[in-house]
Amino acid sequence: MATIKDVANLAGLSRSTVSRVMNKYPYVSEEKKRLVEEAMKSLNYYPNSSAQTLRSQKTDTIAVFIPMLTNPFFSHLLEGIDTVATEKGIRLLVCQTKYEAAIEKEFFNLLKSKQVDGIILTSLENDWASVREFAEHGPIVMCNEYDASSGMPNVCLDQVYGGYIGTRHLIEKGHRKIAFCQGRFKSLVSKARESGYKLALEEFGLAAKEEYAFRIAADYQDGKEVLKQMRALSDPPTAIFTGSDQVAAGLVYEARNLGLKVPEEIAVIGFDDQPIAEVTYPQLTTIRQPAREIGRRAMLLMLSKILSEENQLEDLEPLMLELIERSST
Amino acid sequence: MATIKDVANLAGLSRSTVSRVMNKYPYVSEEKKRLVEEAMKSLNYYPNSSAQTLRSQKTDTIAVFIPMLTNPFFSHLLEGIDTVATEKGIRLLVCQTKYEAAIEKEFFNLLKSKQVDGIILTSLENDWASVREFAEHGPIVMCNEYDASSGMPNVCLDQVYGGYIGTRHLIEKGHRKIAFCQGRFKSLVSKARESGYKLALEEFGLAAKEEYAFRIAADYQDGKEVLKQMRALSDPPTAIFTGSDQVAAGLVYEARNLGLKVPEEIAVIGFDDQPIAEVTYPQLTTIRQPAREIGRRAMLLMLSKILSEENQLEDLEPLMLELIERSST
DNA sequence: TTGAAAGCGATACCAG
DNA sequence: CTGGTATCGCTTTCAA
Repeated sequence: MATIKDVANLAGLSRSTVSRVMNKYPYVSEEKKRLVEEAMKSLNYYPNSSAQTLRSQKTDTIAVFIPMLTNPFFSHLLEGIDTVATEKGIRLLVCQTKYEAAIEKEFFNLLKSKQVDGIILTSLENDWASVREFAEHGPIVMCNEYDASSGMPNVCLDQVYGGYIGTRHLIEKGHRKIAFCQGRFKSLVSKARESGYKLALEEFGLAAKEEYAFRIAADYQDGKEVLKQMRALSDPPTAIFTGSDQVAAGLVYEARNLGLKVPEEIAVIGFDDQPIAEVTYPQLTTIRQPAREIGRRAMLLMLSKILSEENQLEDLEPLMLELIERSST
Repeated sequence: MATIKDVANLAGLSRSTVSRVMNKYPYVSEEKKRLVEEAMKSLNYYPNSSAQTLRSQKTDTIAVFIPMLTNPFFSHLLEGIDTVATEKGIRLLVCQTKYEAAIEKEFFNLLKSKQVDGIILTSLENDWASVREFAEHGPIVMCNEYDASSGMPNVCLDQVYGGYIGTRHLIEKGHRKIAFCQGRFKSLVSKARESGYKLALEEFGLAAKEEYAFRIAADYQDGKEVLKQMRALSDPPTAIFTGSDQVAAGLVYEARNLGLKVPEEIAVIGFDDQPIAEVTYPQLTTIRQPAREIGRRAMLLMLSKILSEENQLEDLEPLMLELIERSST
């Protein structure tokens, strides 16, 4: 591969001048500029990016940590991030953590080794305390999840509100025995939603029963399983608030499988409003998360950090969770 | 950030020795080794990767071109690629082309600028002729799609067979008027499946009617639309072979919406066997593509190229498409 | 077993 | 407006 030196030689000029042409500096005569461009063309020259990076200390690359690539919520989030990134000429290093702290921890070193300018987190498996040191090496922006104590810049939604409107909707539909179902226990998003769930129950004078709480359901199969467990209870709930459309879909499927009518005998509410929510029978009532837009904003936030232009990142209207009523409630 | 020089100074040794320790060279005395390690620890040192890259000409990074991140087929493919990559310490630069040749073309320059060691293609929007020059700068491996004329190493399935078994299945179910539906026209995968479709028809003495061919359907909404178009035909088909579960789901939904019975009045067969196939009502008969495994193998193939160890990439059993019969046919 | 020094390919300061 | 040169941080001969 040709280097800047080859171009300089062919054009009969210095490396400095070639560099100036590449970087669109002023003060280069039209003639030399043409000479350089011709030389670049005829050598099929393309600058070596690691040399540029080493010199400039900028990678124009961002790492994105994703727990599970196949989860539609995260792929939409990534899509949003990618769209802005590509627009701005930023490359994306995608790091799948598989929900494992050790893998995630390892990826944080990308910042230390200066392979990326910053990291966008879409979840956090490690304690903030154990990774805060990395923030000295570049901006870390969080989206989806949040950790108030960390002071990390973030883009997120009011998940307490999400738990609240979902539960309230079920109550308004006449339910009194409402179960709560979520993914991994440690997630702050889950905790927030549970607060909202309890808030709604309280408001209507209902008690949260611990046996109505399922804290391990993450996918379609889990949803089926949860339905079975629910039915085995001595006083089974008549409605359930779930943390994802996958789980809700599993519940609905298994309910029908057992001959239960949805929503008459068991009402189900999903979360996310993924494509799957329109495909189940009956279609899922769910709470829409604007995943793409969260991603977009996270990337914009990151840009404002790495360009450290004090571009105030124009105040965007707050992102809201929204109840989408279909037929499962 | 500390550099190798700082470490050398603190340890009272030369940069060479520090480098040798980092790279686990033999011939370093235990004592100096310990000294270096202590210095690295106390300086919280981490080598600068662009310096390493510049010097060694290896990035340990692979670019993956994906047309659409939110398409579950591609996210599973990516998951497979990622799993092997992470295992081997290879980073992934994810490039979403949005099915646009211009965007894709731009990404190819990653190879020229030496930001990546190789590229894994999961589709190809440009003509091979217009991108073949890039192959001089590093290995390009293709998966999912294929282009016989290019001679590119690839991992793919017999899509003709896919079209064949799907169509044959419909014929065996008693259908004679069978429609064919696919995504973008130019895709070779689509063309191959259509050949298989025609092959099956021919085998049973049936003619392929051009008005039964729909070549623009890529998602759920498109599926709904296709069903309407089909029904508007003077002699509507009684079965349809589709190129994706999304489209099939749309068809099934719209059929039910119009009061048509599936599969009695209209049989639908999907493709991929994505999670969505179990969620529709009725559940989709479909043709399973082992997306994760395709991804895994593509990455293994890439590794064999960049390590250029003549490690014969042990002969794996061929990947096969497989008919999964559920209730939509 | 260790160190000195050249060089990977680009950028930017300082002269002229 | 243009060129010489030091420099980014690391690896790898070559000598000792």
